[in-house]
Amino acid sequence: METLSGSTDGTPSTVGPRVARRPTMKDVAALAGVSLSTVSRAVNGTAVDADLAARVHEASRLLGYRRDHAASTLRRADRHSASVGLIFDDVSNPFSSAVHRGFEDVARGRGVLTFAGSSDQDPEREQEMAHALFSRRVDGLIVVPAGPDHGYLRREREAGVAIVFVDRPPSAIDADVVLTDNAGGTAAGVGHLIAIGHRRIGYLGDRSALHTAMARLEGYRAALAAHAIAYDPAVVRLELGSSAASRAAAEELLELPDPPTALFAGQNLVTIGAVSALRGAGAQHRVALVGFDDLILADALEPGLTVVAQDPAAIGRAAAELLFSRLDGHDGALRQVVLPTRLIARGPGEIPPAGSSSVRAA
Amino acid sequence: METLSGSTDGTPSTVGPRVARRPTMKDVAALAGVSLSTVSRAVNGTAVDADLAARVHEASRLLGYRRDHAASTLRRADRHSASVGLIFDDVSNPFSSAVHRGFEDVARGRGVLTFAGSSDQDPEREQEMAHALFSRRVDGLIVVPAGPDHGYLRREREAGVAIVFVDRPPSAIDADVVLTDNAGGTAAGVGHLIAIGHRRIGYLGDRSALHTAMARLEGYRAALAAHAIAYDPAVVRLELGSSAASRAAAEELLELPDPPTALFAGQNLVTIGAVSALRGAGAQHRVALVGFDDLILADALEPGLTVVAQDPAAIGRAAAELLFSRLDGHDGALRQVVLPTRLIARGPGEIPPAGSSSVRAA
DNA sequence: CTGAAAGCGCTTACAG
DNA sequence: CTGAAAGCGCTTACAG
Repeated sequence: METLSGSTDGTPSTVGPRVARRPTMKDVAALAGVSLSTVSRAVNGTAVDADLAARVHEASRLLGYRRDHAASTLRRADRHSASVGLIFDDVSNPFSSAVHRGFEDVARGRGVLTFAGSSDQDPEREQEMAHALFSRRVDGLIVVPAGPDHGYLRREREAGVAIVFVDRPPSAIDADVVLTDNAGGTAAGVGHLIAIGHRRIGYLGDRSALHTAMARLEGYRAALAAHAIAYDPAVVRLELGSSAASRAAAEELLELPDPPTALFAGQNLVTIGAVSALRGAGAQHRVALVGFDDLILADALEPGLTVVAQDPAAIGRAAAELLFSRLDGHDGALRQVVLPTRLIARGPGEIPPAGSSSVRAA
Repeated sequence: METLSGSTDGTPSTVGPRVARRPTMKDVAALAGVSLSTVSRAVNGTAVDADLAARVHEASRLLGYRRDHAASTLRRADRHSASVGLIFDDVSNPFSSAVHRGFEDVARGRGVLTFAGSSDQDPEREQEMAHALFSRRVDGLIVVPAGPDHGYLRREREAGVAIVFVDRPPSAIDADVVLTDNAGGTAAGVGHLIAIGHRRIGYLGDRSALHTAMARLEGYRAALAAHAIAYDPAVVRLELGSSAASRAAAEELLELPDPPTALFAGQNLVTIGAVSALRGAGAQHRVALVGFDDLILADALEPGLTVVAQDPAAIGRAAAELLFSRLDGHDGALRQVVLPTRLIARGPGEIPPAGSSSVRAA
């Protein structure tokens, strides 16, 4: 290796000069004694004489040559940048990061790199991010949509960008989408509580502006209706945007003259609030709880926490499949993938209503 | 808006033709009746006659023009792509995704977009990702290093890429780095157990190839030494790479003829294994437990789980500051930022050793 | 301030 | 198979 900075040990103690120019194909061509075209062909694996190819690769190695992917994209016919953008509510929430990983596992096989960012559920910020990504000419975009109008994406899609929505359907635009069976999952969770004897089941829900929150509430109502249990708004609390709000709501329900014997929590943070309300009231062994979304340590609680689990990594993989199939030229009708949930019974769902005895088949 | 596909409602029911060419500066120039240079200047906010600028922006709006950032980078003097790459062990682990978010919060203010990917602690895969990122000409790279040699990054750094290591120091290259005070944090956690009377404290550790694991073990030994407690390898288990392995190791310790009265778990998954071992043995109210890294629901356990918490978002922000200061031209000596931990006492650390009574100052 | 021209690093018809 | 030339979308000296 050549020593660029004049030091002999190769380990300069400061960061060193920032001037070193990156070698280009032209440099490789000069060193290998061939034309630029030949270097390009050798690098891209097109038919080239074996001798010349060897000289190119040797020169390339010697110089530490790395092809500039952006320049290549600019000139190439297919125009693919081999990068995709992911827009989440928040990259740091467990759902997002698991979707991200699922996506990455598929993308990696294609040499596609992944941008990821957070909209914080702010439509303006989502749009800003999308435009920044389009400026970088991403081949596709995965969006957990915030806001009421995604028509602004239409133009880019017409320019060939593959767009897939995840977790919530888009509005004002048709596109491929991957969803969880929110209504079905919730109905299964609530049905589980009904099966062990509960008739008065409280519901704690997320912000009703969210599609998922509404679908889950529907599942709750459907499960009640299927068992001829009347829907009672008195035990339903919505718009719980934080675990603190959820905790307060759960406490209210427990203090009702006719309190629920079981609770269904419609989301992660809501579940955490409910757990802490039950513990605060010393009611965790008396009032059953089932939550939507699994949590770390859920099985270490006493009693264990029964949940309706999604598979976010599978969502990410499914979104990737839809996206890449479009990039591969699939031009069929719009597709909607709905992934099933899984009920993980860990105990509290098993708490029967007070006064009942061994109710198995209600 | 012009209807490109011939439908009149603007909402085609299929994805539609993928042929629409994206408008370029040339198109904008033609529509505005000015030269390409003027469009470029107007778009970039350089001095341009107000009238012409207005015409350019109007034409730009009409066409839905979006500057091609890659083409711009290619020609610009500074060569900045306004994108940075993050390489984690796994984007989906909570530590990584919180670092990611912290980084994003700083990067966003600069209009910088973030690639993120997983190495799975495989050095080859890390290097592959790094090269893919360099091909996209990222301005900087944040790496949670896997593997024993990061000399391969030197060349890119000499070409001007800012590189910052996170969580673990790099080997075979000097670079800016952000670490957590692993030894100090562990010593504080173990010291907490000693302060409430424990003398026989078991240690459950991650794979010793990891720098963090070794630093934490050192902290454990230092805390023991500071209180003249002999280090007993019989109650130390290392190489616990999963919660299952940790659970098994904790069970072994509990079955020792002279079992520990308290455990320190050196990492997330290790803590989860320890929690489940204690519960399995019905020992959770008898044997104290402190873990490194906070966990969701840790305060909902019975008893609550005391932890030594890191601040991964702060790590991400600190890494971003280091990285951007280099890009801004800072050319000083290498910097190492060590972030403090925080002891969150929630109960189990408070369990005194059996037979002792109200030991406050041991 | 404005425009014509050169050129960033690459790919790809086009002749040989 | 090989090379000279044109050009992807943009920025930036260079003259005016």
